Amino acid sequence: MDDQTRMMTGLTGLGGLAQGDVGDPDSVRKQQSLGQPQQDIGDILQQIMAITDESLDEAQARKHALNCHRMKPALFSVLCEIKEKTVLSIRGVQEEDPPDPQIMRLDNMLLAEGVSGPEKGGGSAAAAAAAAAAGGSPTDSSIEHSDYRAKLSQIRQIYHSELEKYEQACSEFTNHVMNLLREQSRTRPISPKEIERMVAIIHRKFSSIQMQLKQSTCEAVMILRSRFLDARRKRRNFNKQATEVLNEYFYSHLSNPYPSEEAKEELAKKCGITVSQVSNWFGNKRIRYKKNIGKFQEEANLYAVKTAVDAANVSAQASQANSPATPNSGGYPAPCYTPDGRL
DNA sequence: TCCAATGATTGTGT
DNA sequence: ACACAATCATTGGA
Repeated sequence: MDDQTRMMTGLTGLGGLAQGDVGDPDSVRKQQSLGQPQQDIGDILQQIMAITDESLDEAQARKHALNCHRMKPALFSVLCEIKEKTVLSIRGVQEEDPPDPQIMRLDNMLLAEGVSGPEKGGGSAAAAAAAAAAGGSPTDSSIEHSDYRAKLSQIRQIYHSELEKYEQACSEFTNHVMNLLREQSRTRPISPKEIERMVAIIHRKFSSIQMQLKQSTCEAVMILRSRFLDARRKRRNFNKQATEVLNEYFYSHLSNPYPSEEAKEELAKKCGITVSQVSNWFGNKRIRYKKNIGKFQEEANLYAVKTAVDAANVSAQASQANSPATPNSGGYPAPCYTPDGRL
């Protein structure tokens, strides 16, 4: 108890420090320059240092006494301020963090795909878009639709449960650190601002983990989407009538099998396919025909006859004996029959 | 199950 | 932007 009273008397030397001066380093300096208070502070610091040499019980008692002293808050805030101006100001430069563009991008994508947004709606819209892009029949697309939605909701479920885990872990850890710092702030200078800063650092760390989760979720969605959007995976052969229409045009324009945009549109309408499908078909046909004319000979003859017959019918109706114009006068090699059916 | 046929995509050249 | 060539992925018949 002797020590304690000595300490108390030592601390009372700071009595001249008005409450309004708390935290003002200038006022502290003023006080220090007065001589007596400076010595008192030296005393206190000496005693604080001495705590480490004492037994645990003694130290505890002394710590308690220090904590209860009326000047403790003043000293505490001064120390905090000094610390703030030295160590923390260095780290404080990169404090102001703007929202990470990367994480914003991921958030937007997850929202657009219906993973992070409201339960239903977004996902089915994306599925509908995927189905429409794939150009499947209504029945097909509804099957694909539900399949897509099921898989998407699976991803969604995993994403949310993982996110919840992360958030829980983050808040648990934050609480733990905050409690620890609050506890420690009784014995060493830790300002609330510093605690705040520490929390921000923890949140940043956790958000980088969260970004990884978001990234892998995005990847999963992209893979899912590409599987549904890649038309090669759900290719349907055109129906017989459509192929016939396309072949008829191809062989009757063998000299120049390049339908104009209007012709393509008309063919597309006739065949019930898209213009780009018509373009694909002609692209494939030209190259395959050119590569192996022999293989297409029979088909070419067939359509040549067909065209000739049709033309003949038209001619007969018009009471004209002339055969139709021969279209293949260049470009792609003609079959062994002329389009009007003659050898 | 194999394999030719076929619709679609990708890369390149003009 | 379009055509070509190579290639992929699926279909459908043997």
